[in-house]
Amino acid sequence: MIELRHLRYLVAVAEEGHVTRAAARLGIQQPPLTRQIHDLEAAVGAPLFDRTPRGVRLTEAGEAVVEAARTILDQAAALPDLAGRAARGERGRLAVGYTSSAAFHPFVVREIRAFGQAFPGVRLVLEEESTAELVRDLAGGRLDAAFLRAPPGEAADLRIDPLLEEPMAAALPAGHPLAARTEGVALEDLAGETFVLYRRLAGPGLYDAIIAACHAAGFSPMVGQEAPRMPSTLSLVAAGLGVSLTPASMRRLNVEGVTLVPLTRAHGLAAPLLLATRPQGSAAAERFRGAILAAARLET
Amino acid sequence: MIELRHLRYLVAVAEEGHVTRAAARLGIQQPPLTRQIHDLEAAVGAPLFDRTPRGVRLTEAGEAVVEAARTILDQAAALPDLAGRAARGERGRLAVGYTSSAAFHPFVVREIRAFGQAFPGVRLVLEEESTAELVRDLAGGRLDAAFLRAPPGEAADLRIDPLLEEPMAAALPAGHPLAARTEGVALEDLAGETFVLYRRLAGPGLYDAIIAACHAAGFSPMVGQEAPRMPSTLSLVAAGLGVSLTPASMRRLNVEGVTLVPLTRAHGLAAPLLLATRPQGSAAAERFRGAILAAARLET
DNA sequence: CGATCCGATATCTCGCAGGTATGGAATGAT
DNA sequence: ATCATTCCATACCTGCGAGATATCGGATCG
Repeated sequence: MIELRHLRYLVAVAEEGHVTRAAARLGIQQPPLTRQIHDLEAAVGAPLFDRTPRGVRLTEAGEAVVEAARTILDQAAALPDLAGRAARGERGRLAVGYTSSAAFHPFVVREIRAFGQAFPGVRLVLEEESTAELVRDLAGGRLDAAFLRAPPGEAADLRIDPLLEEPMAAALPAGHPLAARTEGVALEDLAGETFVLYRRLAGPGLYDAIIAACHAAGFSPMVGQEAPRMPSTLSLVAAGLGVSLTPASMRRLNVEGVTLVPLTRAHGLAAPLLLATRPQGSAAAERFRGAILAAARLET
Repeated sequence: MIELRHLRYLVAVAEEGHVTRAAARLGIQQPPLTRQIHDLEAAVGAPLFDRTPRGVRLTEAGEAVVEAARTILDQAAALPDLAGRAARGERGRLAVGYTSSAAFHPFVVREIRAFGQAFPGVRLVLEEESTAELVRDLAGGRLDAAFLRAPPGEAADLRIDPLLEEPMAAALPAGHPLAARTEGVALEDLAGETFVLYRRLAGPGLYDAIIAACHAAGFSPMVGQEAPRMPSTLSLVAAGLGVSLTPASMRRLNVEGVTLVPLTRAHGLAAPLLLATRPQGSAAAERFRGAILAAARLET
């Protein structure tokens, strides 16, 4: 059976051109080295050296085998490093999901990109899904981490780390009287409006937080249409079906016919950005979580 | 020190998911296998398996290492085949030279190409040189084989194998009275002409053969210009400096202003095609020689 | 709670890598 | 020629470590 020892010896003899000298370099004696070379030649079924009076010289078969042996030895020598990097999560596969509204937050896109550049060995797979789908895929192991806007119910035991609290903005149709108030509107100012909201689905989310904040502001909001995804609420606002409250970063969407105005006096209403991960996730996932949490701490 | 044994055992355990079952498959007992796996984990510096009550499962580091181990083992397993093919001359490097006139012989180009396709593992290096350079490079080991037109002197001990005897043709300037004789001209018809000939250099070549044939035809040729390379003689013919005698395959050159007419009654004059190789050349060279000689035998 | 399964640990042994001694072929100096 | 030198090959011995045997220990399950 061929062993790496044979290949190491072969390379040494090939480089020295002398069995005796190679043996000295390897820290062994010449006879055992001769025997190992013979064993290797028997194993590959062809002589690898021409014996000359002044040493040995590779045959053509020897040339070919030495070349292959070098790459094999290099790969074997790289195994500890490979294992170390895999164990430290610096390589592997990492599936990250996010809700449509998180996709517009500059923090999310910037940090995902930064992680990908810092660890090129990690193959990033990105997925935009609804909150419910994200939670399901995390539990099912199809995702390693997900950016959410609101904590799902106590569903599958996921780690939820709050990252940032983002101010909210009022989304108003272009012609709305309050749309000119670029310095901001108070939540109370929207008391008489019809609200278009992101559909409630998995657990208490932004929906409930908005209702609660309105109550705190002293009115009960009239809810009209509900939209399945955050960006579609803005389309409904543009269509004049009401006003909405969205995270301020949704400004990036730049929907025609919709003006986003900062929400002053929000009565505690803010859009949280959360990271959900599985407990004892993959090493890459742990490393990702660490990087994201650190970046979030820097951000505030 | 990591050995292939460790990798073989690792792959077996990874595939079985059981140390005990893998040991049975490997034909050894479980405790030594456990120890080898531990040794490997120590060598790579990371645990490769998670031990569960029902067996073992690869860690992420284990996944990465197993993948690398598989390719290493495959490469090692391919060594005997690799050595065998290298020894049989089915891979390696083969430098083939040819004189400019041989380059126009369809046999040469066809057989070189056929050899390259039959043995893709052999890297072919082609070189067009003068006969003297070819002989020198063969002797110096820079060439493995060369197609020549005439045997060099008893120079370096090269093996010379005659391949084909090609008829000669008379190269006449376009306006020459004999140029219209498409059925051929006899050597005697050229008795009064001035001859443009390929320069004599290394040993007796085509030059001497032509002189001898003319004498056999009953005249002594008047030699005007001499050219260093076969194709340039045709240029001199086109320039009206005389007529010439060339191998019939030079028709492929299609030089403007030159007509090649078959040489009837050549008095034994013919253009030989020879293969020169070094005795005890590389395995690839031997294989090449064998293929060329076989092809030449089929040809006649 | 015993039965069972499976990896870990402890100890022994024997095969083989490696050591020692010497042979033998080719080259070169005298 | 002959002897010295240089290297690889061969013969035989030794000691380390891969592998065998026996047993332990923890987890799961009827």
